Amino acid sequence: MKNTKEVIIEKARALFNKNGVANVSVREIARELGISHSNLLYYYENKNALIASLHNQLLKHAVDIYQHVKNEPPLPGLFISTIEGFKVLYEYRFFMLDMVWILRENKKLHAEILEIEKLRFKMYEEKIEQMASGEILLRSVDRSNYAILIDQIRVISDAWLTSAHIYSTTPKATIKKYATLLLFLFYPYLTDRGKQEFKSLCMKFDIKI
Amino acid sequence: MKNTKEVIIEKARALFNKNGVANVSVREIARELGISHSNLLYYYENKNALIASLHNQLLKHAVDIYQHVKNEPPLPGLFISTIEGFKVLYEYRFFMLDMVWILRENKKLHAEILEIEKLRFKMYEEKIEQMASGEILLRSVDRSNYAILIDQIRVISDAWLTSAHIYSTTPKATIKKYATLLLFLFYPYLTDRGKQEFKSLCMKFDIKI
DNA sequence: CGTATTTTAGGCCAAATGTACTAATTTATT
DNA sequence: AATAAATTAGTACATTTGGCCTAAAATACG
Repeated sequence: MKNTKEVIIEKARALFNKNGVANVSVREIARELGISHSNLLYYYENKNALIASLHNQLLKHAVDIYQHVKNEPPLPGLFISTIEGFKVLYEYRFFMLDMVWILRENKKLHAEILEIEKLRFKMYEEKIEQMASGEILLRSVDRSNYAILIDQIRVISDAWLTSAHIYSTTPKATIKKYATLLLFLFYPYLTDRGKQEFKSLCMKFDIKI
Repeated sequence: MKNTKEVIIEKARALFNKNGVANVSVREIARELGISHSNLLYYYENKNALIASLHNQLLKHAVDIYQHVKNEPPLPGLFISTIEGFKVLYEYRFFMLDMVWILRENKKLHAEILEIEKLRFKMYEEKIEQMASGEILLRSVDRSNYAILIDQIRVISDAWLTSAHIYSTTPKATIKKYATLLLFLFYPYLTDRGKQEFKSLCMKFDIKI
């Protein structure tokens, strides 16, 4: 039997994902759990507190993935972190889908999100540098092109869920599809050796080319 | 002096963009205009009617752009339709930003949106075919890669506004930045001739490489 | 066992919203 | 000018929501 606080936050996540943050009230979450709204407010003072707590969870997941991948070689690391990252993000998809609502209601979170984005930007820069050193990524492309590549990555990883929401299929298929789209952003810039490794990783992760 | 119906729909668009669909009530729109909410309801029976009407406007703009570009050569056509399309989309950005809310509240619109996406998919396929014929796009890349390219395009054009919303700058800079990101998806697949034309078009549209 | 603390429930209030209905006012038409 | 139609305003109501306060119940602890 889980304690009330955990049950609340899980139900909140489920309802946010299902109905959108704007359409879920604190009272509704309580109603669904069969507890009083006062009880819920005892643990989380309002909806923003729930969102902030879920954001912390998400952050922890992200750090876990980062730690796990850190010592992998860059290209496999890219595959793993992308796929695993997308899985996690899917479980917290309301975040991306209701970004506008959340940012408007919670300025503090906005600052945090920007902080995280900066880190992510750095991480991708590192990975690209590693791959270039390892003759996996072409050196010939000038620095500015990789800036564009990184921005493309950012847009897709920020926003794939919005696009996915229009064409809803199964979670598994969705995650795979959009992870593939992101990974393939790199493909044109790979060396021949890089392309070969890329292809074998696709096989390994059951991605059709 | 514009008539009431037009004034209403313009104010609705402005407020939807500013505060998000979920946070704008019919009464608020009326209040902002200094008319009674009953008067507004006389023209649009509810919020969904406003949204549907705005969607029609957006569609008309899209068709206009398509018509305008139809007879252009493919690469300049790509530049124009992307940039102009992004400008229009920015004016109706609540649509993409509040997609989740809108789709949940309005099933009919969902079907329409899917219809439009299909058309867009076709249009890009045509453009790619034209460019390949004109030795602007590489033939060597197999068909499936272009499928991925098209999907990448779709994600970015569906969802760039979500990403842009996190890092808000000026509208002009935003539009340019994300249009650039989309256009550069093509770059790696261009022939040498294609790359040359691409670069000169970047000059023309004041896009830094 | 008795007391303090934590947890849960319930009620109350003010504000906002969608919806429906009626009345007033303006405009068009003959 | 008289009448019909279109437009605008006003009102009333049921619901929902967030926030606040108080009391009951459960649990921990000395």
